[in-house]
Amino acid sequence: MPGSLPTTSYAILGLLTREPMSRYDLAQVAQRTIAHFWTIAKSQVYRELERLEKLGFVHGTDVRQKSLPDKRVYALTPAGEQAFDAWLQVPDAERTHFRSAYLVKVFFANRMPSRTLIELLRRYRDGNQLWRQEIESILARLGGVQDAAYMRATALLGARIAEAMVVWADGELKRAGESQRA
Amino acid sequence: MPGSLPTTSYAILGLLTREPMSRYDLAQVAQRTIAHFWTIAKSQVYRELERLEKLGFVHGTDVRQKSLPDKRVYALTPAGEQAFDAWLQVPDAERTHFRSAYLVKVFFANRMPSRTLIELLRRYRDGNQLWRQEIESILARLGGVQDAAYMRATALLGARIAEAMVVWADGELKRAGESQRA
DNA sequence: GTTCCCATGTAACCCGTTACATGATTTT
DNA sequence: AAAATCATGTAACGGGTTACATGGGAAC
Repeated sequence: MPGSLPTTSYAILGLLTREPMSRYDLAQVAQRTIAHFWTIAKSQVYRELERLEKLGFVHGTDVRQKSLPDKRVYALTPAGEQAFDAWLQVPDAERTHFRSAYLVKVFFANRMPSRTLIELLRRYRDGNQLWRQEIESILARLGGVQDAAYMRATALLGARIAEAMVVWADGELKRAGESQRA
Repeated sequence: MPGSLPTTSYAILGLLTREPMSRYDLAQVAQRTIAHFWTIAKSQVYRELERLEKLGFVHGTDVRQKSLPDKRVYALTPAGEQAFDAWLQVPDAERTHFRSAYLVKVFFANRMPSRTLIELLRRYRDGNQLWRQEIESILARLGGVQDAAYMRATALLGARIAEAMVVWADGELKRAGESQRA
């Protein structure tokens, strides 16, 4: 497929389907919506929008403000909307990337004092438990909101994964505790 | 902490604690061992080893071969071993990064024909099911091997996560099927 | 006897992150 | 009045991936 872009570009186009936004706002919105499964750094928003504008997928206009710094507001063009929808139509996607430095340490845990391993697993469990609770509270807030069906779906997967990690860490903690006593 | 390196560097040091290896072999071994939670591209192995050699953590020797291309074999130095163990001692780690382009699509699924969503979810489920089965077979092969305890632990988490994703996708598929009929 | 794969390595691009910059509001 | 935060933006570094290169076996 010619001119295929990285996922981040489409994520930005997607957020712009709702309404035109300044780059600053876009970064904020991305943080509050998709960041749990697709983070976009502030400065990347700026670079991406430059590219997307060159491609004719978005159109930016400078907006002067009185007391706040001037800003540039971007709107989706018809071509951009079309590109986004075309991307949505294809039921393929980059494979999920899961990257955990914790697991690298666990993998080499035979060289690790068991105290350290236990502490590591605890932090892993607690961190993921916290994360899970955050997601659960988002889910609760989303409650029965009609429009939020798919946001809820993505949050749900986050919760499931966090839960799996907590369960795993608990299991390993139990095992580590036993082997320490032995 | 002075001179702290990215996780990839320590992963390489860790693999070298077992035995000296050529860079090519190192890349292969990384693929077969830690790639499920920490991928390292071939060419990165080369760059990393250069850095690690400058730091005195590894030592490379050129090895001439008869029919195969010459290679360079790297061994851990005492300083490298020490650096690795010091890293292992600290029960901290980079936060786990979870990144899914699938979820980006799901997030915007309201603009998607429900056929496409269903197809997307199916592929997601099937892909993860496959992945899970692969891990399960690894786990089976690892069976009761004594030394493999921590390799098994990391694989187990992979299986758990894959399972969570399958369960989630099934749930969403059911939901999507229902709302399509309605 | 071509064609493909293996073993080895290099080079370039691009994404992602972190640090820097700045004037105006709000907070303490 | 000083300090922190907000709203806006830029610059640079570095890790990760992909593409390129190459000669000898293996496979068909």
